[in-house]
Amino acid sequence: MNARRKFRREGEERRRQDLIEAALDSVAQYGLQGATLRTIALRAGVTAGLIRHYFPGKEELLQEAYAALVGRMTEQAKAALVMEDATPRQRLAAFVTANLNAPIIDTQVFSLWATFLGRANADPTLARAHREGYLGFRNEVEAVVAEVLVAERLKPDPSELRHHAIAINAIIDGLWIEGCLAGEMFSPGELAAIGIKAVEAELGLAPLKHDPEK
Amino acid sequence: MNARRKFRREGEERRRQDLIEAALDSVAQYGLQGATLRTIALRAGVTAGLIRHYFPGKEELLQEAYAALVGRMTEQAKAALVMEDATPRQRLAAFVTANLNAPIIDTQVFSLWATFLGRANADPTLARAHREGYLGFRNEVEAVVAEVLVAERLKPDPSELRHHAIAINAIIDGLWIEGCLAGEMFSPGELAAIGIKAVEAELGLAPLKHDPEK
DNA sequence: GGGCTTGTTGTGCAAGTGTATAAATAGCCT
DNA sequence: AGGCTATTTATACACTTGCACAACAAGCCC
Repeated sequence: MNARRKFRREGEERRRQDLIEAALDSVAQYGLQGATLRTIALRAGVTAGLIRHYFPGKEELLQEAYAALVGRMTEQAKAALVMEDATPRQRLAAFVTANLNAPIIDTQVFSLWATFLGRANADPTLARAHREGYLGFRNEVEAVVAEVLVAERLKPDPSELRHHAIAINAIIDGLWIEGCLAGEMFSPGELAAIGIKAVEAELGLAPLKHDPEK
Repeated sequence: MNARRKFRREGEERRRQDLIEAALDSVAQYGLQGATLRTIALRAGVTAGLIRHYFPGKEELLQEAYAALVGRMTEQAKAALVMEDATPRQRLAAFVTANLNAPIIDTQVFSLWATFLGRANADPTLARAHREGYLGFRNEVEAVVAEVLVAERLKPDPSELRHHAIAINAIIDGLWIEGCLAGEMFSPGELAAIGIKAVEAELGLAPLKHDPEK
């Protein structure tokens, strides 16, 4: 009796991915302190020792996990921008809407985001991962804003453009946080509506009377 | 030899305050996992056992610490609103400026904010503490916005007022985060300038040509 | 100043932590 | 089929953690 546990050999990439996913789940649920190697391994369906076969240590696993999270977040956000046959203004509105609804508004993702950022001061690796994600997002915003202003026959001065991007990024971030933390305080679509109005006001666009669709 | 350590008996309120302060420092520096009873006690200048004399356990200490942090943050923000002989619009601008400069822009406070908020999903006590602070802040914003709109001869509809408050709160929060995380990317006063312009655009106020002072 | 209360220290402990390493076995190669 | 290799398990270990508790002494009261 006391038979040794059966196991399957997974491909290296697959195992790493599973371990990272299990690490993110554990951190979201139990926090950085509760996300122990044993907890993570249990969720990944392996034993704790295996983790050290793929990662030098716990810290490196968590760093890679955070990088994966940031990558996924920015990727999702950018995906909302690929729209053909849409005016720049429509794309901007769709971008804001996408960022203020599921799946980007998500309590688990928010927990992860906050938990890791809380360590950014002390861990330069986390700080850099965040910085890159943030700048990528902001540049994306700036590009769309430039298109919108050009389409509206407004001349975009570079410094002004930067300020617009910073402000709009702040609006989206701020509303995203409120939505993640207190989603039930807002009716469906309310945050997106607030966000679009705020963004258009920031850019000095005259409000449209009615949404063309419907 | 091996003499027992000398100590002073502090008043109960003072000790509790010191322990809470030490807990916040420890969390900011080492995170929730690194903020051990021994670390906290060391920073407070006492031994670990004493903590259990003032708090039922570590968790309760940290909850009280977070409540204290939230209280301090909202208190500082509200303090920026007490200005006599100022127009509502000036008060609003001063409010935005105060929230986007030191001491409210502060990397340590941000670390604490993020660290605790990351646990809000799993810990209802933390969630409630945040909710109260957030709503207090937003109501403060809403009150000032109402004054501004009245002074500007605009009729504030309650629903519109709420949306303005939500948006402005998001603007301030978003810029606050950017300032805390990447303060060196912005020139002094830049965030405040961006914030004031964004807020005034949200409210549909015509920009002022020059600041009256100076 | 001598007791009494209680704030404070110091030690101990069981549970849990990350890491190291030996033993086992799954699955490929020939 | 049978060996080889590297993935995976399992165990051990030194250390830290939160918490419990007994000893102690600071400072008030009379």
